[in-house]
Amino acid sequence: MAARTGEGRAAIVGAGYQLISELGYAGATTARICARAGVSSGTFFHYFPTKIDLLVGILQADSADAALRADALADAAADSAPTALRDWLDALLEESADPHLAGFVAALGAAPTDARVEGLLADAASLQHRALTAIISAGQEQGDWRSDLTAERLALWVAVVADGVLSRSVEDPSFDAAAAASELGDLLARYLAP
Amino acid sequence: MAARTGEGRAAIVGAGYQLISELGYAGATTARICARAGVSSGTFFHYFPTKIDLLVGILQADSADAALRADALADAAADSAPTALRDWLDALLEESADPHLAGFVAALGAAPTDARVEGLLADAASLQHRALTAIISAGQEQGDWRSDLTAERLALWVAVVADGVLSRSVEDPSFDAAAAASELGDLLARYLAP
Amino acid sequence: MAARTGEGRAAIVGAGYQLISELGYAGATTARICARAGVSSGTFFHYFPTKIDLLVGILQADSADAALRADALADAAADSAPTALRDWLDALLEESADPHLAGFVAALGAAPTDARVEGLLADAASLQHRALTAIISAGQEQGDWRSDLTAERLALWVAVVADGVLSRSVEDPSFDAAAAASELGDLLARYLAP
Amino acid sequence: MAARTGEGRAAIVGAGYQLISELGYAGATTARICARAGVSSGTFFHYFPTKIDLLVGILQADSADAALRADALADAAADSAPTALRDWLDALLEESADPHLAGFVAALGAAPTDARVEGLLADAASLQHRALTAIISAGQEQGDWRSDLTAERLALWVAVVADGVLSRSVEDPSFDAAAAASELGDLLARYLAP
DNA sequence: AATGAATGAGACTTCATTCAT
DNA sequence: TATGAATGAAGTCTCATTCAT
Repeated sequence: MAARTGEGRAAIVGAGYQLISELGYAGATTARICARAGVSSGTFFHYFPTKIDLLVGILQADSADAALRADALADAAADSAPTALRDWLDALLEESADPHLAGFVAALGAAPTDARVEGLLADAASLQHRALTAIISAGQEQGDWRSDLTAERLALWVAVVADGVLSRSVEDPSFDAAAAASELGDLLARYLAP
Repeated sequence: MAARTGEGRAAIVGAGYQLISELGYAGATTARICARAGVSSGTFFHYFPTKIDLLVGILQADSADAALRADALADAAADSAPTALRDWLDALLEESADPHLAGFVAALGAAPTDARVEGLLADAASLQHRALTAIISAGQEQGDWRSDLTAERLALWVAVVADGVLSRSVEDPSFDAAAAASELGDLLARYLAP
Repeated sequence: MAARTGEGRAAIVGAGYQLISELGYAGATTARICARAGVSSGTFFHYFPTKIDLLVGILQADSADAALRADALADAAADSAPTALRDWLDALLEESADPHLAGFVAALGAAPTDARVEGLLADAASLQHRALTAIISAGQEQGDWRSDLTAERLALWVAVVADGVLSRSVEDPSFDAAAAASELGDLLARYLAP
Repeated sequence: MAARTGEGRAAIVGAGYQLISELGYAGATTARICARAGVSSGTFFHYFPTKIDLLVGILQADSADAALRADALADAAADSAPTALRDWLDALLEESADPHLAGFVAALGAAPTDARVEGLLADAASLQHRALTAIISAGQEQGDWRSDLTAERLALWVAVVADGVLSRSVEDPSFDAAAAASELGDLLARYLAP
C-alpha cells in the first residue's frame, strides 16, 4: 500500500500471482517465485513468514481494487441499471480473457485451507454479491427488470452464470469470451426481463 | 486384506477419489491414499506406476458410467425434450450436492498437466455437449424451444450455467442446490423459451 | 546341468546373464529378468531364493565350460607351448569381442560382496592361473621361453595383460581386439623370449 | 557444522569418493554419504541436484590434478624418457595400492550412463594417452626405444598393461603392486626395447 | 533489508521378496 | 512347478523454512 516500502515485496507479490496462476499453488514453489522476483529466499521469508502469507498478500492487494470497481458500478446503477450491468459484464469478459486471472482463480480451489484466505475470498464474494444486488435492485425500481424474485436471488443467479463463464474460460480454450458477449447479454436479458 | 484379485485396485481408486476431492491432488499423498485404502505402498505402485496414473484410473472408471447416463438421456429426449432436460438438471443438482464430486472437479484444475487426463476430460466435456445438443435439438423440433440460435450454441450456454452451479456448490457452502431447483429451472426455461 | 530340469531355470540364467552384462547387477532388476525370461516373479524365486543366487547360478553354469577349456589347453601345451598360448590368446580376443562377456565381467566388480561369488571368482582365477602356468612351464621345458622367472610369475603377468585387454575392450569402444591380435602376440613374445 | 562456504560441498565430495569406492555407486546411498560428510540431505541436494551430479563433481575435482601430473611428466620426458616412464610407473603403482582409487575406478564401470561422466572419463583417458605418447615419442627420438611401431601404438599397449595392473589390484588382494615394481619395469623394458 | 547455505520432514517411487492359489 | 498380487524397507529427491552474516 505504501509505495516505498519494499520494492522486493511488490516483486514477490507480482511473481507469486503469475506463477500461481500458471502452475497452481503447489507448483509455484517459493524457489521459483524468488527466482522470478529476482530475490533471495531470505527476502521472501522476510516479507512473508509462510508461503500462504503470500497468498493472503496477493488477495489483499486485489481487494482494494475490487472495492473501487464496486463503488463505480453502484454509481453507474443510479443512472441506468442496464448500463451498469453491461459494464459489469464487460469487466467479467475482460477478466475471463486474462489468462492469469482465470488461472489464479482456478488455483485457489486447490490451495490449502486457511482462515484468512477464506475470509478474503468470502469478502470478495460478498462484495460482488452486494454490487450485483444493488444494480439489480436499481433496475427493478426503474422498472427495467422483473420483480417476482428479490434482487438478492436474481443477483445470486447472475453470479452463478458469471462463475460458469469464468470456469469455462479456464477449462475450454476454444471458448472465446469476447465473441460470446452478445449471447451472454441475451441470456441475462431474458433472465431479468419482467 | 484384499480377498480377491482387483479388490486392492478398486479400494485404491475409491480412496484416491475421496482424498483428492477432500485435499486436492497435491494434498492427497500416496501414503494417505494407501492408508485409507488399507493397502501398502507397494500395492499402490503395483497397479498405478505413477500417482497420475491413479487419476487416469479414476477418470476412466467414471467414463463408462457417464456414457450410459448420456445414452439414457438421449432416449428420454426422443419422447419429450423438456422431461429429458429436467432429468439432466436433476442429475446435475444431485452431483453438485455430493461433496466429493464437486471437490474432485475443483481439484482437477490443479492437477499436473497430463495428456491422458486432458484427453479424458475433453472426452467427458464433448460427451456432455453432445448429449445436451441432442436434447435441445429434439426440443426445437418438437417446437418447445427457440430456434433463433443453433442447438449447439444453446447447449454451450446451458453447460456454462451448469459449470456455474457446480463451482458455486464448491465455493459457497450456503448455496443449497436442491432448494434452488425451481429457480434454476426457471432460468433455463426463460433462456430456451421460443 | 540336467537338461530336463527347468526350462524356466535356464531361461532365467540366460536372461540374467544378458541383462547383468547390459545394465550391471543393480540395473538388472528381478522384474526385468523375469520379463526377458518370459517367467513370473514367483518362478524366479522358486529357483533362486535370492537375487544373488542367480549370480551364483550364472557363474556355476560357466565354470564347467571353463574347466573343459583349461583341460584342452593343457593337452595342447604338451605338444607345443607356443601353439597353446596362441590358442589361449585367440580365446581371450574372442571373449573380449563379445559384448556380453566383457560387460558381465565389468558388472561383477560392482556386485555385492558374497562368499560364494567370491569363491567362484577365485576358482576361475586360479583355474586360469594354473592353465597359464602349465602352458608356460611346458614352454620353458621345451626351451622356447625364458627361465629367469618362475612359470608362476610369468603366468601372473600374462594374466595381468589379459585383464588389461578385457577392461580396455569394455571402456574403449574404439579398441579393436581382433585387429590387435598381432601386436598383442608381439608383446607376449617379447615378454617370454629367453 | 560447516564453518565456511563450500566446506559442506568439499565434505560431500570427499565422502562420496570414499563410499563409492568402498560400496560401489549403487551401494553408496545419498543417506550414507550425507552421514559420513556430516551434512543433511538438504545440503547434499543443494550442491548436487542429482546423485550423478556428485559423480561428475568428483571426477571434475580430480581432473585438474591429473592435468598437472601430466604436465610434470611431459617436462621430465624432455630430459630423460626412461626416467619419466619410471615416474609414471611409480605413480601407477602408488595409485593401485590406494584402495580407494582402485575401488573407485572399478565402481565407475557400474555407474549409470551419463554424458558428462563419459565425457570426463574420455578426457582422462585421452590425457593419459597423450602423456604416454609424449614420453614414448621422446624415448624414441633419444634412441632409447624401438621405432618399428608408432609411439601411439606403443602407448596404447603400455596403457593396456596399466589397466591390467589396476584391475588385478582390485580383484586379487594377494597381488602386491609395490613388490611387483621391478617385474613390471622388466615387462615394459622388454616391450619397448629396440 | 538482504543474502543464501543449511536443514529435515516427507513426497514419490523402486525393488527384492513372500505367499495363497 | 508356476503364478502374480501384495508387501514394506529403503532410495532419491523436493521444498518450505531457519539463521548466521
